Amino acid sequence: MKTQQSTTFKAIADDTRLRMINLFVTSRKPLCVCEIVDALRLPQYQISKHLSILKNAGLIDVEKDGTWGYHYLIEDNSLNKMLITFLKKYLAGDVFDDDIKKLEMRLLLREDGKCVVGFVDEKELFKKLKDREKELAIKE
Amino acid sequence: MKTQQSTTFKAIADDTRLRMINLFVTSRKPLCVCEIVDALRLPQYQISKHLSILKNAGLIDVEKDGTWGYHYLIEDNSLNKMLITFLKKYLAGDVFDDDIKKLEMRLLLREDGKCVVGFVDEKELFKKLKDREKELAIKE
DNA sequence: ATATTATATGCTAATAAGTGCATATAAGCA
DNA sequence: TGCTTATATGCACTTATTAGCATATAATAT
Repeated sequence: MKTQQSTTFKAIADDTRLRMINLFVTSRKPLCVCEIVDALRLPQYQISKHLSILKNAGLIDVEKDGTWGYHYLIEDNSLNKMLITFLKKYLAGDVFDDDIKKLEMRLLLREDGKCVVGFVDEKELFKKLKDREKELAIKE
Repeated sequence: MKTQQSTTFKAIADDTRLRMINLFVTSRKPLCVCEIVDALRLPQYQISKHLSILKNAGLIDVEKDGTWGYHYLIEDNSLNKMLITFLKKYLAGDVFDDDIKKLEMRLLLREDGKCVVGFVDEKELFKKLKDREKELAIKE
């Protein structure tokens, strides 16, 4: 006897995966692997593997767009709905909040709502964001 | 880095422990080991061990009364409060509902709100409950 | 084609978790 | 004191889980 509930809790009973889910529930948009990697500062293979665990548990799904893969929470069933509503309140505090800040920065690099770069470390991110500002200043 | 949230999810990411928590959240009263054993029909050492896992995660505590130990959910912090409110809705279905039925029967054997017997299997339970009925009939 | 980039996955070693059984503890009772 | 009962725990065994590294796949660009 194996319940859906315990399968789900096993899937989220890990700090890395909780941090990933936190990104999903707060950003409210599909995220690609490189964005998650940059927000959490963890190796790409870890993020990919943890994503596949969440996927096998029926919590997320992917939509492919070229080489990019946009992962998103599955919210069209009542158990997941309850869970997501709960997690939105339940996940808060140091790490979780820091991750969100990093993700928000990183999402500024999107163009037309799409990810257009791979991994960028913190320095590169700041540089890119400054360049972006300059471009905007010129256009005005 | 280890969050309280992942510690908690690890603790409840197991069917036996979810079933135990289900008993707590629905019965809304401290339960002793033998009552849980009888409701879930699992060996006593398993129940004891799973209880200690829940305890180490900060989800339950015990109040001793002689040899009996009454275990109850810790609800005086905001994370646990959120969790319990959520689980009350989230845990439902076949096993969970059956367990509740068994527990309710078993709790009928209490006297003055206290557990007064050890393990009783299904046959014995029915027998005891019939005897109880007879006693009550005589008293009236 | 070849190279590059985004993502996935196979393998291994290390660690953790769960089950079963026996036994320990500790309180109440004869 | 010794006996029973409710509960806890130590040990052995098995199975899961995770991290790390290398490599595979697959789409795009040159």
